[in-house]
Amino acid sequence: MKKAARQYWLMKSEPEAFSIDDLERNRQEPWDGVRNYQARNYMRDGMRIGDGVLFYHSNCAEPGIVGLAEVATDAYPDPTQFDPEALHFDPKSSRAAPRWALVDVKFVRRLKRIITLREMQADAALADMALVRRGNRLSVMPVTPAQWKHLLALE
DNA sequence: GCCAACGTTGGC
DNA sequence: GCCAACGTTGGC
Repeated sequence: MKKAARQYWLMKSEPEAFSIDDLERNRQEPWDGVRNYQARNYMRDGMRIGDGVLFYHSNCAEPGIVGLAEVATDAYPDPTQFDPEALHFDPKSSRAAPRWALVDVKFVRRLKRIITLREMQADAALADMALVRRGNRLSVMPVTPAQWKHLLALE
């Protein structure tokens, strides 16, 4: 059976909540708390083990891509949706019909420098990325092989 | 099915 | 901290 081509993604996290330092320390973590259907669909339906992930720091002093990670598991229900104590508890979800899915992500490496949102916005080769479109709030998005290559060449 | 109100995201 | 942009909710 032919192996599916590796795909690429960008995933946002607020470093105050979960940073590249946290992932480096813990090596692998469930990407929990996503409560947006489009982002969920990318994780649940699009991601495959081994896919490349750009780890992006949002809502901070210097927003940008700070490291590389990899999809480490298939999608499974986000346990925090069932926990009434959890920040992202969803009373409308149930174990019989879970609404939110996630994958585990594992640390690959830090970038040598932050590739900032500012420079990505100014880069014509990245104009099609959802990330740089105004008002974009999607926290999990696909990255084309060309964009991936271009971004890593900036490092 | 429309759409106003609301809560959240996230750059600045 | 501000606020524009967006997604979701719920009344009708």
